[in-house]
Parts: sequence; structure tokens; C-alpha cells
Amino acid sequence: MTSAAQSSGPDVRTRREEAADAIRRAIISGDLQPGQRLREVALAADLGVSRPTLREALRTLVQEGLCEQEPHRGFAVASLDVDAIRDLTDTRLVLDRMAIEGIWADPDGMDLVDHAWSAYADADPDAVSQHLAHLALHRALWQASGNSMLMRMWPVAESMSTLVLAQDQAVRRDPDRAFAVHAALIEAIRSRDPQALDAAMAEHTRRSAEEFLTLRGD
Amino acid sequence: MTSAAQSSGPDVRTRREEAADAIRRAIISGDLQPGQRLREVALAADLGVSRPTLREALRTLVQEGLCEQEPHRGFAVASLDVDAIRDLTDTRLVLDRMAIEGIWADPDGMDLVDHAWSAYADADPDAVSQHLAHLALHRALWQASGNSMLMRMWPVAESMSTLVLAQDQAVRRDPDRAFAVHAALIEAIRSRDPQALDAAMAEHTRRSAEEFLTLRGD
DNA sequence: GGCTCCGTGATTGTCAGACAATCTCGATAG
DNA sequence: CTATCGAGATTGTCTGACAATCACGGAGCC
Repeated sequence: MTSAAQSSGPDVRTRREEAADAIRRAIISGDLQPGQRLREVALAADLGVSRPTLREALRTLVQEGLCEQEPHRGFAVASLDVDAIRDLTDTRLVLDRMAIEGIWADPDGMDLVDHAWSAYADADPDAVSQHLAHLALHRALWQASGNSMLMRMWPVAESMSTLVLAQDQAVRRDPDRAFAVHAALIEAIRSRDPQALDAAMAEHTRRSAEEFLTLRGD
Repeated sequence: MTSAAQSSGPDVRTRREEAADAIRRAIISGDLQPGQRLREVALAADLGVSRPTLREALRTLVQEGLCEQEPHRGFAVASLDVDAIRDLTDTRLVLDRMAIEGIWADPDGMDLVDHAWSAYADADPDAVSQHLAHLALHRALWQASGNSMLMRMWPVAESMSTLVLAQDQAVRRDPDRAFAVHAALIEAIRSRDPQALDAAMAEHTRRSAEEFLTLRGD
């Protein structure tokens, strides 16, 4: 579910993709902690794939930013410092706005957003499902913009957002507020009012980040 | 030179990186044409690496957007349609501006830009060197912003820009004008005048893209 | 003749096992 | 207590292989 249904059909799933998804889920759920080293032999055995296949999957995650790789020191789950979280926030503000302007310019994609929005509303209450539905909503936003460059860059944004969740369980603190914030955001998009959008995005992105950093004690 | 010196040190170069660089250069120089299929066995033999290593390198290029991969149909050099070029242009406008605002907020990185700018001025006149120096200048711009998110997304921007060059030799048409356009951009950055920056970026990004599309006949 | 179905070769996705280079970490010497 | 060294662990890479899938051309049918 994480990054599926992005290319052609979800019918063809290679073992490499399955392995990458499994590792993503392990990071989301906290089974793999930021900074933790990933031993290839053991991990390959756990996932039931060969080392070359696992390495392909890990390379994917490295490029998304979920993992890090240093020559001869292997792979590890990435960790974000405060500055990186701020950079993520700033960049998301700019690109989310760009995506929404794309939707306003050509509203055809709006049903993609509507669909993801309903899925978010119906998502299971557990943290992982909430997180996946949340990310799917934002992916739908970028996808609905019709901007292929945004779609190319989405995996990076998704992975860094995932790391933020993984780094602090406190993000799972208040699903009702999260839902309300996104309801306001969707409403602002529908209103096509740039002022309302600014307000909603400030609440959504900026304030959430600040709260997160506060909770972390930075 | 293409994407080197991005992580730790350029002292440790793995065969995978060398293979990826070689393929990048082949695409820049036109030896590999957009859309062309990449046969693993032959390509691995050409590059002197094994198939698993080649596949890791190709996965890197896929994620950057330089190549495409379809299950059981293998890898191919990516090709850009008109819309993708427009999306690239729009997104570059937004993110370049974001990077420059980051530089204005903290000018420490400006010597990175200065350095890349001199290198661009001194670059060999051949098309590939010009292209590499040009990309290095823009990479320096994003890097100087200090925004780690931009650095994560840079490979995507670089690859798509590379594809634009690869798709039409006409881009190599007027190095003097390209240099002048960038001189104006650098000057606008130094001036710290948002108005001047807008003008320079319109000339740099938007008009160049329009000319390119016109030359292509779109 | 044109179209559909099927088989054969080619290519990919994946695996197992191996080896050298490098790193990690504890033991030893000063 | 610090610095040097060596054994074990881990990575980067290779070779060779096999099943699954795809591409393409020929046989059969309308």
C-alpha cells in the first residue's frame, strides 16, 4: 500500500518491491529504529530474499531517503536532525502549494483527492493505517496536480515524512485533530481561495512541525 | 563529476557508482538515446561489471528518472514528453527560487556558488563539459541554500535536465547566450533584489524552455 | 489474405555460494 | 590509560545458474 499502484499495474509485484515495502512498514511501525544498522545477511534471511535482491531494495530506500549507505559500512535506517525537519516543512509548504495551484488550474484530478480523502476518513484507527492513509492523501494531492516532476519527487517527501513519524511516537498523539486539520485543508482547496489556503496550510504544515519539534524538546 | 562529491568523500568509489556515472555520461553524450533499451548482459560486459552490480546502478538511475524499468521488460533510457518538460520548468522555477531565498537568509553558502560559477566560466567548450559545469552550478545553488530536502531532490532535477539536453542537440546551440543568462542570474542573486531575481529567472528558466520547445516543434 | 494461437529463443528476476577488501572491536604492548 | 595490531564480521562484487516472462515468427483457421 505504501508506494504501490504508482507505475503500471499492481498485478506485477517483484520480490524486490515486496522487500522494500516490508522494510518501509518495519520503519513506520517502529520495528526498525532510525540509526539502526541493517545487516544484509540477517535481513535477507528474515525477508526470504537473496542478498542481491535485498541490496536492490535497500538502494531504493537510500534514494528515497529512508535509509543511508556508506561505503563498506553498509546500510542503516536514516535519522533526521532538527534542521532536516525544518527543511522538510519549508519544502513541503512550497510544493504542496504548487500542487494545489496545479489542481486549481485543471480540476480534473480532484476526484483523486476526493477518493484519498474518503479513504483517510475510513482508515483503521491504528497508527500505521492512519499514517499510510495520510500519506496517500498527500500523494493524491501531488498526483492530482498533473505535474510529473512532483510525482518523481514524491517518494523523497513521503520517506522523510515517514521518518518524522518513526522518530517520535508522539506524532500519533491526536488523530482527531489531524483529521480536522486535513478537513480544513481540503475545504480550502475546494474554496479556491488563496487566502484560505494559506491559513489552512500554515495550520497543517507549519504548526504541526512546530508542535513536533516542541514535543521532541528542540 | 556528474554526481560525485555528494556524500562523504570522493576517495571511496564503488564499481556501482562508476557504472552509474558511465551510463550517465553515455546519455549526456548521446551514445545512449532516450527510449533505447538497455540489455543487461551486454551492458555489464561493456562496463566490465557483473549483472547484479549493473542492476544496482540502473536502479539508481531509475530513481533519478534517467532510466525506466518495467517488470520483465527491463531497463530503458527515459524519454520526456512536452508536458514533462513544462513540469520540470515550473518546478525548477519554484525550487530555484526557494534555494536562492535560502542563500539570502544565510549567505554562508555563497562561496560554493562562486566556486561553481568560476568553474563554469573556465569549463571546456565541448558540449558535455558545458553541460556538467552548468549542472554543477545549479547543484551548488541548491546546496548553498543549506536545505537538505533540496539536496535530496536534486538528483531528480539533474537527471531530468540531462534528459532535456540529451533529447535535442539544439540545446547546445548558443553557449555564449547561456553564459550571459547565468551571469545575469548570479548578478541578481548578489543584488538580493527579488524583482531582479524574478526577471533573471524568467529569462533563465522560462524562456529557455520555451525556446527549446519551439525548436523541437511542439 | 488476414487474423489468432502457440512454441521457441531471448531476456529478466532471482537465487546460491564464494572471495577479496574493508571495517569493527577486543587483546596486547608500551 | 592509550595506541597498535590481528581475528572475526560485514560489505562489495563476481560467477554461474534457473524459472518466469516476454517477443517474435510460423502454423492453423476464417
